[in-house]
This record gives sequence, structure tokens and C-alpha cells, in this order.
Amino acid sequence: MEFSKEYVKQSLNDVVVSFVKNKILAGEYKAGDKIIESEISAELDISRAPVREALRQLNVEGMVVFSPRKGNHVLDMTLDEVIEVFEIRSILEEQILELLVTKKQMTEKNFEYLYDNIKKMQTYENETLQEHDMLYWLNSLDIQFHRYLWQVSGSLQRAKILEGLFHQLLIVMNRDTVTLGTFHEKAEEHLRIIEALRKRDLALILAEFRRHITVYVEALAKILAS
Amino acid sequence: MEFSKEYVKQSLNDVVVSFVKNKILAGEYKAGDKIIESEISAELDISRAPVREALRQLNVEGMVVFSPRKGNHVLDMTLDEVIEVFEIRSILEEQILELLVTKKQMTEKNFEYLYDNIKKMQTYENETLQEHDMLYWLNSLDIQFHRYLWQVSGSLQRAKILEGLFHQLLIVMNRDTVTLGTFHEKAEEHLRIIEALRKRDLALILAEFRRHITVYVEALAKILAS
DNA sequence: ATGGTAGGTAATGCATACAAGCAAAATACT
DNA sequence: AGTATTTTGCTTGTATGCATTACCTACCAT
Repeated sequence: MEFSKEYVKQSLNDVVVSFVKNKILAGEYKAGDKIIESEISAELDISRAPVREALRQLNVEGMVVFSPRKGNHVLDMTLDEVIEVFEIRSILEEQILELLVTKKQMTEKNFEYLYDNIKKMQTYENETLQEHDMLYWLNSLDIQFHRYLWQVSGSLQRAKILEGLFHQLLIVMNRDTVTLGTFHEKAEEHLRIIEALRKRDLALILAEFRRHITVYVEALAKILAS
Repeated sequence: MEFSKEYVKQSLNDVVVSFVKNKILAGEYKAGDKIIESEISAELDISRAPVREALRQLNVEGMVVFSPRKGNHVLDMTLDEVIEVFEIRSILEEQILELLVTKKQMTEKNFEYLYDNIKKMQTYENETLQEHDMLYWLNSLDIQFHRYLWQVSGSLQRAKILEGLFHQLLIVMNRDTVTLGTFHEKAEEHLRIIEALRKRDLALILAEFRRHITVYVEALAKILAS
């Protein structure tokens, strides 16, 4: 992932968007939780104006549900809705993987970034973090892995849509309890996708990706069944 | 399309969103045009607060580009970007058509609505409207046709995404001059899709839909080449 | 003539104050 | 005691004013 070297002052709007997204990654905002404008503005010591704009943005991206004058909430979904989101995410990310084989080929440097990402996820138990921070760290690695592929493909529009869908699924994933156990397998699945990408075997790539997705769906189905 | 009978007071935010979308349909906002908050708030005689929120929403949906402190603009796209949007729109709408064959089958009433929509589009030359109003009327019929299919399929998430993509393409379509001549063919293409849907022949449906899309892409390519 | 600087203008970014609506607690009435 | 009604508080909706920044223009200096 390339970053501009120049310092870009980000608006308070962006600060709030990142703030909320990070809380979702950390499992701090769970499905159905209230999101009160004044609480966020107080916590960040800013006014409600930028908070409102950020929440509107998160609403359009699907993570926040508006209930005018009643109180806004974190998204909650039924299993059917989750499956719909997965279908959309799958097809878009499959198109991206196809692009990475046909048009925008991965460089050696790109592969190095991804191997490094996977390695970090595999060795997470060595870290001495609290469960809460650990969840945030692992989810960050997970989204960085996918986001990197989106970036390299050059498909900004798809990346923008996937950004929202990914967080929607994350909210449901952290619905009740926190399950850290699955990340080892997740790293393994990521590795298989990358090695298929290296072989530039589209059928294999898609097969590995679909397996990756299927594992996720089934985990979510189990969570929502309880 | 079913509407609630109860009167629902819509927020000023929604008013502004509709206002801008309608201007896009009417070809009044063209690619790259400035969108100034204070102008809209003055025209609608409201404050800037709800206008800002609406523009933020339209920004996330892709129709408005923010340039902090420089002045916000209507989207503008290169041909490559247009093609990317089309690829996303195509795959999502194809999934919807598939749903309409496999899961949510169209009722006779649904078909009637669509036939009526097509009929209105075919007979547009009888109307005694200004060119400006005519464009708005025809584009409204066009989006209503597609939106209806999205609604019937029950895929709210896809509908939400497609809503933005559709308007993005419309902006490019009305880029320079207004071309009303193509709507006759468009109505014809819509009709062919519907008749394929009636036969519940998925391969035929997708073939007709892709033809519909291809015609559109080529028209846009011609516009952007000039 | 050219380049740079200062000031004015126009647009968005943010803060604050007040209005409006909904829900639940508190009160009054039967 | 139970039900209707009032009240209060919480949360979002909207308006307004000031702050900040980018651009444009004019002017001065080289």
C-alpha cells in the first residue's frame, strides 16, 4: 500500500468515520447498538456537525441505520440479508481477482506485502495484547489483506463498495462473542489464494476464494442461528 | 410499485437528494458542473445544514465529488471509469434478473406495470413537452423501469448500489448535448427483456440485457470520444 | 515583461443555539 | 388498582454565524 509522503490534513468528518470503523473492527460497536451523535462529539471533543455528516456517510455505506428522532443504530441483519451481502461481495471480489490475472498483474513487491501480512496474522499468539486489542489487530490485518488486492487491481469503484460491505459483515461477525480462534485458518486460506494468484490459474484462484468465503458464511450462519 | 398510504414527512435532507437527482435526470447538472451549497439552500429556501448532509450522501453514492474549500462538483469520468461502472452495474443487474427467474417470480401485475412503462416511453413524441422536460420524463421512465425490477427481486442492497451507479452513468450520458432519439430503441430493448423474462429463459434474458447494456456503452464511448 | 506578494472574495469546515418529535416516567382521574 | 393524560427528558433536525482556506486580482519590485 502506497502512502503520500505529504501530510494531508484530514477533516473531522474523516476522523469520525475512522473512529467508528475502528470501533467496528474492535468489536466495540455491536449489531443494534445505539450510536448517539452527542456521545461521539463529546468523546472526540468536537461539535455535532461533523459527526452528523460522518454518520450520514456510514449510513449510505450500510453500517449505520437512521431512525429519525428515535436514535440511530449500528446495522443489524437477518441471515437472508447477510447472504445477499455475501453474494455481492463475492461477485465483485471475483471480478477483482480476474483483473489481477488478466490486466493488472501482481508484482513481486505486491506478493511480499501480502506474505508479510499473512505472516503477521499467523503469529498472533506471540503477541501480548488484550483480547480486545487482539481482535482489532487481527481484523485490521484481514481487511488490509483484501483492501490491498482491491487497490492493486485499480478498481476504485469496486473498492469503495466493498469497503462498506466488508464492515457490514464484520458487525455481524462480532455480534455476540468474540471468536479469535478462526484467524489461523483464515491466514491459511489467504495464503492459498495468494499462491493460486502466483500461478495465475484463474479457476484455482476463484475456487480458493469461494472456499474462503464459504467458511465465513457458515461461521456467520452459526452465529445468527443461536 | 407499492407506496405507503400514510403521509410520511420527509426530512429536508431527502428533499435535497431528490432535488439534485432530478436535476441530473433533466440534464440540468452536467458532468463537472459546480455544486454550491449556498445556491441550493437559497433556491430551496432552507439552511446549508441539510444541504451539506445531502451532498455528502450524494458523494458516497458517487454523483458528487468533494473538493474541500475549492467548490464541489458533479462527477466526471473517463471512458475507463465508465466501463468499470458498467461492469459492476451489469453483474449486479444480471444477478437480479437471475433472482427474478429462480426465486422471486414476476406476477401478472408486475408485467402490466412494465408494459405500461414501455408504452409510455414509446409514445413520447405525442407529448407536447419542451425538450428539457421531455428528457426528464424519459429518463424517469427509464430508471423507473429498472428500479421496478430491482424492487420486485427484493434485493435491497443491490438496489441501493445500482441507484448510485445508474445516476453516475446518466451524468455522463447528458454530458454535452441531449439526445432524445435513442429512447425508441431503448423501449424496444426493454420490451425484449420483458418478453424473455416472461418465457423464463435465463440465457435469453441475459443475452437481451447484455445487448441493452452494450448499446448504452457504445453510445457513451461515442460521447466521450468527441 | 515577469515574478512574487498582499488583499479581497468565495466557498466549505466547524461550532453553537434552538426547534421538533418520540418515548417513557410521572401524575391524575375513575 | 388500573387507565388515561400530562410532563419531562433524550435525541435528532435545522438555522445561523464565524473560521479557515484556496483562488483571483492588482500592484509592486526586479
